Amino acid sequence: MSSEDERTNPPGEQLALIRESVRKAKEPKARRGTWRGADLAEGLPVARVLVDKGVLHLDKYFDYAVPAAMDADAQPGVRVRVRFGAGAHNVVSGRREGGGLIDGFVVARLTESDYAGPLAAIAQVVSPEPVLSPALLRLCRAVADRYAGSLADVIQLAVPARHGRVEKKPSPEPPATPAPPEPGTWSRYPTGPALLRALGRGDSPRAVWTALPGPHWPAELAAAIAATLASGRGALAVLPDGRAAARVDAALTALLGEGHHVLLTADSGPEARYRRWLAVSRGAVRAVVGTRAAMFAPVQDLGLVALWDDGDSSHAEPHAPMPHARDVLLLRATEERAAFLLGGLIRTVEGAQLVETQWALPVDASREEVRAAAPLVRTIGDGDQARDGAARAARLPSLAWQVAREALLRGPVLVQVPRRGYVPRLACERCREPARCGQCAGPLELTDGSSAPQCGWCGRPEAAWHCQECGGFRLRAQVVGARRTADELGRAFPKVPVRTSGRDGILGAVTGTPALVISTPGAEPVAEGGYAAALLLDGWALLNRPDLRAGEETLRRWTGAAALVRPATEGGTVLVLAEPTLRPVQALVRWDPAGHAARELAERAELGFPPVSRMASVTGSPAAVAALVALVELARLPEGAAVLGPVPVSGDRPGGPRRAGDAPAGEHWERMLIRVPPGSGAALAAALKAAQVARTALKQTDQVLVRIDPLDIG
DNA sequence: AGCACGCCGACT
DNA sequence: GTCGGCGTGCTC
Repeated sequence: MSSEDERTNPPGEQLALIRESVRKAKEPKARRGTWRGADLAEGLPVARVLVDKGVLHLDKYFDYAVPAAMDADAQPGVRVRVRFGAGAHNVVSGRREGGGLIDGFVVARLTESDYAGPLAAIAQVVSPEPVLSPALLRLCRAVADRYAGSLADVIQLAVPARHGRVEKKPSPEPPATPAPPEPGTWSRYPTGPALLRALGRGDSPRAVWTALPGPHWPAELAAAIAATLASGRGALAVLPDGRAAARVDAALTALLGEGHHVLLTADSGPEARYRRWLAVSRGAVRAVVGTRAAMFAPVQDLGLVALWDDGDSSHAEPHAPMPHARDVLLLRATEERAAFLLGGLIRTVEGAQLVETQWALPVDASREEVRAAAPLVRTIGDGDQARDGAARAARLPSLAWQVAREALLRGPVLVQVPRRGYVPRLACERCREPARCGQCAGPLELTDGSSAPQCGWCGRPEAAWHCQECGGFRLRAQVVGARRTADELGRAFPKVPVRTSGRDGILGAVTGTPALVISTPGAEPVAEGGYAAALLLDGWALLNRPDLRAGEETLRRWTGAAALVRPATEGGTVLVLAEPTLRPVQALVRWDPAGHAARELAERAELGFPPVSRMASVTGSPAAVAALVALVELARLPEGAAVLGPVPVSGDRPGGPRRAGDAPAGEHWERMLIRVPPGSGAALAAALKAAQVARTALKQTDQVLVRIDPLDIG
């Protein structure tokens, strides 16, 4: 320390200067791991590193010195290991304690650091493969901001685990640019051929596409990808499951052969996945077809992002910060100036909103084409069923038997039954009014192992129920059990083979010969030549859910099954057990998913529901939720924000799987919702992130779950 | 999150 | 005068 300082400076500053001089005096020789400046990389001796720790207040970069030996390898995007921790500043002891080696990514190389202290050196370049490209980093940053999450969390989703062996092998040479594809069945849509031409000449159109029922959509998606490849750009298509991805993969292979694209799904092992991912990252392959995780695939010079069936819940990433594939691809389309194609048999409210705001153009078929492709849809409402004496006895309406019997002469018949785990809800046998709890008006359910029905909300058993509407006292299950229906149908048609497809055993396809195919929603096999008929028996299970999306989801699942049925012109018939006055039922009968979505969107706008307004949910212990929301309000919420709740969230869901946001067993959790007007989503996310940072700074460690645009708000 | 630093009371 | 409590703040 210097005696001069003591004389010329006031005491407070003095102390700081003393510390500073001690630091300067001791650092160069004492601190192991701190760079002494001898063999530093010339030119760009500093590496800015993203330290891979999912902690929010660490969501910033740290600068490290680059040893000369690592100069060539430590390029932006490579994985490194660095020392990180409080021990690094132990000046007095001169020893490095704690602060172990942790993983990170180099995000930039610089001539100097803006950090005043001494830089530690990069401990190790894990591999020279630049896996985190600038474009991928920008995307991850945008996703983290959008979801009030940390960059490190998003990067964990975007960059797969390393496989050293795979990295050592070179990827194949990229194939030559293919010729543009023929319009093919895209000609069935008035704007279809123009969309392909736009993609082929390098434009970036944005479209929300309502696909016609039938088997052509995988080839149409493949043609859009091929057209983009023909422009010399890359393309990415995300599908809800491996089965759908495999269909597009096959269609693309049929169109272009091997080598132009890879299939990125969870089905292939980690090594194969990393090999394919690297081929994409290196630019050896320009097109990707895959499931959710492929939304981050580092396709070079991206020309098109496509998403199929965005209403499928598997497009929502279950890991923090829970981004949705639709939003990630929207961000990519904007940031990478790529075309955007949102396709599906139905239209979600989000899709409708993209059309409504004129961000995207609708691609719809004419009514003539719809009529030519869609099956005949018939309904059986409650009134019909109540009048139908046979139905009450046999559990299935007689019209259903008729349709099945007739169709089985001509081909396979699909029977859509509720998924196991749906708790059957009860209704009055006489008037079909849903049976409600006398205490809290919750729905009555029959649970396994108990004879008396009990309330699905308060759990109270209802021993002596009677109907509030008609005074009836006999109950009837509104949902027909899958296993029993299959048994019954099988017995009724003993000469016809019965095949089942469900969660534990999904059939890919069946032949065109007569057969009964019993399937849960989403697991329907494709039938060669189409089904002769479909019976949709799960209307109540789907429509009765207390969910904002219940109508859309019901229509989506019905349409998914109905689209596998032959057109009405070839005798294809769909029978749906649901009240014909309900909006989704009407949309199915008229085959008008775009109209359904437009009406749902208008209703959401009127009620101030998402996606017209933006929402965030905060879930956790009452104290934690209250504290976080208070901090969000402190961080200043955007104009017009509304804080809703708190409401209790169910701890254990009997009959249902545990989901993110469920309280741990025995704990009482609450949820609050914060709603902001359109255009304030970014401000809301920023305020939430600031509040979370403040919360950790205040050492409030009990868990809270913050979700932007939660899917399941009642 | 760890972990060290530092500013308070109880002890030799 | 020294040891050690935990509250505060930093980690390149």
